[in-house]
Amino acid sequence: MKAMVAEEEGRGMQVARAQQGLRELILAGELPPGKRVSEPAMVERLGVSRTPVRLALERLAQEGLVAPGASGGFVVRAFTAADLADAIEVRGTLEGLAARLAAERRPTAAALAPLRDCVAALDRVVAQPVLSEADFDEYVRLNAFFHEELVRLAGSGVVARAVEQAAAQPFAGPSAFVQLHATEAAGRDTLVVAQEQHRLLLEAISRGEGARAEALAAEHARVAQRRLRAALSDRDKLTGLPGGSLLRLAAAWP
Amino acid sequence: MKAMVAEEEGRGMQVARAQQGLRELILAGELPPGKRVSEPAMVERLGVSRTPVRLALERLAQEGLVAPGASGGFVVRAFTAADLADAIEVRGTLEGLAARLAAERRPTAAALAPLRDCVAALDRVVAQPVLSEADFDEYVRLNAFFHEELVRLAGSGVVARAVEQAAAQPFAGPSAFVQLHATEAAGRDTLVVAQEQHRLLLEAISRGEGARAEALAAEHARVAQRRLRAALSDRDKLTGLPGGSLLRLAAAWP
DNA sequence: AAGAGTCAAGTTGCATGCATCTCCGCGATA
DNA sequence: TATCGCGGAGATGCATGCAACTTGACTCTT
Repeated sequence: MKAMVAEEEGRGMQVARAQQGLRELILAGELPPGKRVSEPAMVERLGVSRTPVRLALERLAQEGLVAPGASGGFVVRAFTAADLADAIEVRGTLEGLAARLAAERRPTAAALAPLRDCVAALDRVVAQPVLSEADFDEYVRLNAFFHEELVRLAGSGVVARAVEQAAAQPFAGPSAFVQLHATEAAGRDTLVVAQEQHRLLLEAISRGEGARAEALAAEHARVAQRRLRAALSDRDKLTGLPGGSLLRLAAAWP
Repeated sequence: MKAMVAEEEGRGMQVARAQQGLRELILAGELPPGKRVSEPAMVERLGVSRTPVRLALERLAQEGLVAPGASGGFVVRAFTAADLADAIEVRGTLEGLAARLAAERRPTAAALAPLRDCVAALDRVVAQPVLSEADFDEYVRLNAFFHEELVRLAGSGVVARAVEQAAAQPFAGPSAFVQLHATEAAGRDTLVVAQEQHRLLLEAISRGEGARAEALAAEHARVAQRRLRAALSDRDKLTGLPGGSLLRLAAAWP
C-alpha cells in the first residue's frame, strides 16, 4: 500500500516524517508520559510503515523524548525539574567549552563578523521599549544563530556535535521558555540581561579571554535556569507549552 | 534461514551481536575508513539479517564510528588528531561538571565509601615498584570504576548520560591509550600522576570544594591528552592498537 | 587513446510476513 | 469474594520481498 499523500523528496523522508510526527504527538501530550508508543498505532497515525517508525523511535530515544521500555518497545519519558535543570547545565558547560576554544583561537575580525552582526541585530531588537510577540520570535531566531555561530567559532566538529546533542534535549535548547516571557511585563528585562551577556561574550572571545568567555557562556545558560524556575512556579504557564504534559514535577509516575 | 550458531538470550540480541561485531571489524581495521559498510556483506559476516545490521549501524553512528554516507548507507569514519583531542576535552569538561555537582552535594562518608575504596585499591596497584601487564589491566578496571563512581556521585541521570556519550566516542574513554604505557619504562610514572589526581579529586569532593573538583577533573582528562600526543609521536604504537587504522594524522582521505 | 554515454549489478530504504513474547481480562477455585 | 491461572489479542523483534537509486564497468565515439 503506497502512501497516497503527495510525497516528494528523497531518502530518509519516511523516517524524517515519522520522527517529526512523533515529536509533535509527544510534545502535544497526545502520548502521555509512561505510555508505550505502539508502533502499529503510529503506523496508522503517521502513514508510514513500521520500519521508519522504529527508526524514528530509536532516534528520539537518543534525543531523550522516549526511552527503551523494560520489555521491548519505547515509552514516553517524563521529566523532573531536576532533569531540566541538569540538561540546561550540561548545555551551558559545553557552550562554555566552545566559548573558551573560540577565544583561544584568537579569531580574526572577519571571522567574528557574523557574531558581531548578530549581536548588533539583537541589540536593535532588545533596544525597543516595548516588544511585540513578533519581536520575541525575532529574538529567538537571532539568539539561535548566536549560539550556532559561537559553536562554529570553536572550530571543532566534535564539540559542535556535543553541544548539538545537549541542546537537543527537551527544554534544554538556548531558546527554551523564552516564549513564556512574551506575555510578561518583565519579559523584556530578561532579554536585556541575556543580551548584555551576549555582548560580553563577544568581547571576551574577541579579546582571547578564554576563561572569561567560558564563565560567561556557562552563566548565560543559567538565565534559562531562571526562566525554568519561573515557569515551574506557575503551572498554568506550563500546560500551554508544547511538552508541558511531559513534566512530572512532584509525584513519581504511578 | 535460522542461524545455526548456539543462540540463547532474549530481545535485542541480534542487534547487540551486530553492533559488537561491527565494532570489532571496524576497530580491527578490516573495514577501512571512508569505505561504505555494505549491509549484505555484514549480513554474511555476522550471521544476522539486514534489520539488526542497519540498527547497529545507526547506533554506531551515534557512537561516532560510522557516519551517514552522502548517498545512503554508512561509511567508516576517520579521525584526525584534533578530533581525538577535542573528544577528550569534551569528556574532561563533562566530568568536571560531574565532579563539581558531586562536591556541591556534600556526599556523606557512606556515599563516598566506594570511591574511597577504589582510590585505596588504585593506590595499592600503583604503589608497586614495577607493574606487570596484569597490573595495568587492573588499573584500567579500577580507573573505569573510579570514573563511573564519580559520575554516580553527581546524582544526575542527565549528566551521567552526557558523560557516557562523551566517553563512548572513539579513543575518548578514561582508559584510552593506557595500554600503550604497559610496555614503557616511564609508563608507571604516568599512572602515579593520574592516581595523585584521583586522590585530590576525592579530597576535593569530600570537602565540598566544587570549583577545585571541577578543575581537577578537567585536568585529569588532560593526562589522556598527553598519552594521545605521546602515541601520535610514534606511529608504530598506533598501528598495533585497536582502531589505529582509523587515524588520519596528516593527509586528508584520498 | 581518451572521454563520455549506457547498461547491469549491487545497494539502500521501505514495506510486510512471521514466530515469540507480553499484557490484559476472564473465569475457576478455595 | 479475593486470588490464581489461563487464553487470546496485540505488540515486538527479526527476516525478507521489492522498487528506486547509485555505482562501476564496458562500449562507442571522436
